[in-house]
Amino acid sequence: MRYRREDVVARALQVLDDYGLADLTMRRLGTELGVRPSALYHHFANKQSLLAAVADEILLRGRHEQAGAWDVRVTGICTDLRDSLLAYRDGAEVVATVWAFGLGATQPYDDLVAALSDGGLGDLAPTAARTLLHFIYGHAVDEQTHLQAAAAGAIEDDVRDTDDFVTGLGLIAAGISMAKAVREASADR
Amino acid sequence: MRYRREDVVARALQVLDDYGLADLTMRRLGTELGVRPSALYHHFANKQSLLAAVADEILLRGRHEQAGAWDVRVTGICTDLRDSLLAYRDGAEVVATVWAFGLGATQPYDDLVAALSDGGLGDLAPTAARTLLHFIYGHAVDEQTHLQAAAAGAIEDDVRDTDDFVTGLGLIAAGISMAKAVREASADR
DNA sequence: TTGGTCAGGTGAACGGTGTTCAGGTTAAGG
DNA sequence: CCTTAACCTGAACACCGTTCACCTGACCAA
Repeated sequence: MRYRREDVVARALQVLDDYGLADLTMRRLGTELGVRPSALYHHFANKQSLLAAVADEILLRGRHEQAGAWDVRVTGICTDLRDSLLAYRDGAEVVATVWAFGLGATQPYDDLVAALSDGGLGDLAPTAARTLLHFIYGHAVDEQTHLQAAAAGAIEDDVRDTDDFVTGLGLIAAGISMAKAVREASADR
Repeated sequence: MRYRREDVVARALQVLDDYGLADLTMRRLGTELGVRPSALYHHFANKQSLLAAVADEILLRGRHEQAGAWDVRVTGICTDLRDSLLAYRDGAEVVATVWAFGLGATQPYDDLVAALSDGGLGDLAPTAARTLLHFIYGHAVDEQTHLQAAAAGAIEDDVRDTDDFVTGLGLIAAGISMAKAVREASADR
């Protein structure tokens, strides 16, 4: 049984979802595939590259095409991204880390910048996009962390988290709308 | 030479600043103190507890009392926090991790909730506080990561980062002000 | 002065990690 | 059929956090 790159990624994603990021080790993944750990280094230069591929796969699987007005598209991208992160165990931490290290997971950023630029945000678009991403990643990591802690015997407070996300996202969206208004007012001068 | 808990924390903070989080290992810290690694477990139950103490120390050293109107105080707490995180190498990642795992670093959150509550945000205060924290931590981690990558031969783009932070913070602050206005308008009904 | 207490430290080990590398094996194409 | 290249093995390297039985030296009460 010989594997290709994509087979390894798929299996890694399964191990991640079943056992969590801490247990997604090269040895464990190797065992799962019936292969020595060193074999994995024929497909990936190192573990970080593997994780980058896993992150991209997570984003690819949960991606929907967005249409409509720019602000609707922005909201759609954000909630879509959140759903993708929460679809797999520790998905948020994997994607956030890969994005922070600049090894991949650039799709959400590119999509957001495009939508915001269409909305007339101009050179404010990149900053607004990063602000949204920081919130989404931080919130999702928080939620998954506490969800995992709750699985170890603590109290569950899962229901209000999705409201909390919508509220926080609305806060930033309002700020973006206001910045856009200010921008256009000063352009009319 | 026998050490107390605070001595170990101070030395750990120095090792962190000099060599980075990846090199802040129990063995390294022990060597730095002229002590076997196992001795550290007389002061801390595990490494996470050590890091929690380090995070709290980082926040304590950079903390200023805030006064004035609620929105000025909120901005002050945020920029203060950012400065604290950037004052030590990998400081942002340490504090963000400790906070995410619920092991400490609660001071900024408590301060923000207090200021926002004084501002009349009501039950929106906790959500607003977390939204601000997600942005600040994410932005600071990003900045420190790229700063460390730049130290390894890449391009420097340091100057615009502080403007980027102020702009992003302004975005969220505007959203909070708008939410407050909406809240008060619906209360006048 | 003596004797006991105990915080702090030692030394060695355990089971785990990512990674490297020289060499073996197997599937596919001319 | 035979070559080539992709895939994999086996063993090792240098680390990591953590545990545990035991030792040591400063302090304080008797």
